[in-house]
Amino acid sequence: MLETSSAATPDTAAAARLQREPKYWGLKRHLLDLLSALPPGSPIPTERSLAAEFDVSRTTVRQALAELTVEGRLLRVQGKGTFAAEPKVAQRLHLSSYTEDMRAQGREPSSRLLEVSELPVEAELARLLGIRAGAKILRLHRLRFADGEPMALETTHLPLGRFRGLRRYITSGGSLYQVLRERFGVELGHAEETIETGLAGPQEAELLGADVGMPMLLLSRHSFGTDGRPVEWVRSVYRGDRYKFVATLNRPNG
Amino acid sequence: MLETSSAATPDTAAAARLQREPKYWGLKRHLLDLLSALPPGSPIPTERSLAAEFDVSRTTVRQALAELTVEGRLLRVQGKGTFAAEPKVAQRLHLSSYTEDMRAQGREPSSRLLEVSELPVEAELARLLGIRAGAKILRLHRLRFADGEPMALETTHLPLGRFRGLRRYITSGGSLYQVLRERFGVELGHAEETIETGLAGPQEAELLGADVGMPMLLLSRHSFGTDGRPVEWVRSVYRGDRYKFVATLNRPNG
DNA sequence: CACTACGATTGGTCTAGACCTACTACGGGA
DNA sequence: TCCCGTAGTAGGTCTAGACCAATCGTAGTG
Repeated sequence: MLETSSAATPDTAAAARLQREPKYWGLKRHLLDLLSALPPGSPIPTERSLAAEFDVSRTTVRQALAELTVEGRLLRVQGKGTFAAEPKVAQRLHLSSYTEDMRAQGREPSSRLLEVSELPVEAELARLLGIRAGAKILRLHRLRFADGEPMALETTHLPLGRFRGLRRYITSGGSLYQVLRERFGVELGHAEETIETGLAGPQEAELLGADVGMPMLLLSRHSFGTDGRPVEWVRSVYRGDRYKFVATLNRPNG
Repeated sequence: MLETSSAATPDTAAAARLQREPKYWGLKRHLLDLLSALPPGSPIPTERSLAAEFDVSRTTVRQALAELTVEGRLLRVQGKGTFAAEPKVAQRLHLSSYTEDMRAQGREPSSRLLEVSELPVEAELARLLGIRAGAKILRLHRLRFADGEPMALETTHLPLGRFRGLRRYITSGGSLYQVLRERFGVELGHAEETIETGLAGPQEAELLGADVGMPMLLLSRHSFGTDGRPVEWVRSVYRGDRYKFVATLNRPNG
């Protein structure tokens, strides 16, 4: 059926790259394309017809469909069919970075550094960061994307006293947590997060491609190192129509 | 191999019930047992050896392993093996409960039972509760207060098949979880919660003393027993202007 | 007209293989 | 000693079927 060893084609490298891609990836891409043009609830082709159309086995189709279902893009109902799901992004409530989070969900993360500034800290934030009022902090404004779509606006505050020279290592696409770990030996211990609602202001709406007054999810994160000292205080604004936060708990609460 | 039509055995019903359970469920249960006694990082048997041991195909083994991986219980590394996952941060996450939260803020929590009804379940909810569509469920509507002020509207769904007579034990101020534990021997294991935004509809606005269209926080809780079977699915609507969720996270682990 | 029975169609489970790719350990050569 | 190839073994992808279970429309029956 498919030759796997005959290297007769001229664009061997390209061919190899393509061959290395599992068939169900291509199927997933095709389905994602389809989904992007489909309103939620629309039925998508049946497993058997997809298998026939792409000339693959039903098992392979099911692998693509299973992953899309886990990712929250599809809703499957036995006896009825498979349907486009409400397109909400789920983010685990944990301490891994945005970058790691998105990758884990099979989405391509990126971020744009909007602003880096060093400025004196104000009273409340000084308390949160465990430094004296007026000490310098580094403030980062970042816009977070998933698959190229703007998802969140993030403002991070770090005490500069502990992280001298940090500004030099800040890159537009890089992981802040990785820099802290590798350059400053800081491992994150615990954090306290709060989640609340808010409405988009003109600035958030503009940057996130939303409308003013649209509901937003506001996430605050106060992170501490393994030594218990404060490391950062972050305020993030997520599009309320695209995000939901997911938490897995040991025990439910009463 | 397996008879599917000969109804000669006396315990036909029991046999039918057992036959209805997919093989990979049993495999999952076995692996969960195994995992509960295994420190994180421990290797578990290979796919091929599990397939041989349980006399199933490797595909069936892989289905069990895939689900456990999605659920964060396993870590799979090609060429190395499959291992008990580090307890995920999300699994150690503790969202403070309504009661705890209110007490911590020096406010007095209370709740009012608005409605108790038994009704047939619809498709999606049936899936979540692990029962067949059309089976009966018990639905509870409760209004939660803090210092007498309405804060949240909570709708709980439970499968009646497992909890026959549950309705009799429901009291306005009592703890549902206590009833489940003492009358039905059900201990709650884990739960998955999601938090997202929404807008108040007429009914929510009326009950919560808010205006239609006001931003709300929507909390869904999907709780499972220690045996892994679904116990309840709860949808709560919190006033976005008066409530925020607090989560304490312990230890990162990308 | 209401109900039931059935069949078509859908996704769900499962088999018994095949081959590919990634990791590891071991052994041989420079 | 160090490097590298290679074989064994792990999980990853894939096939071409089979039968089961849920759904729904429709035809037949009371």
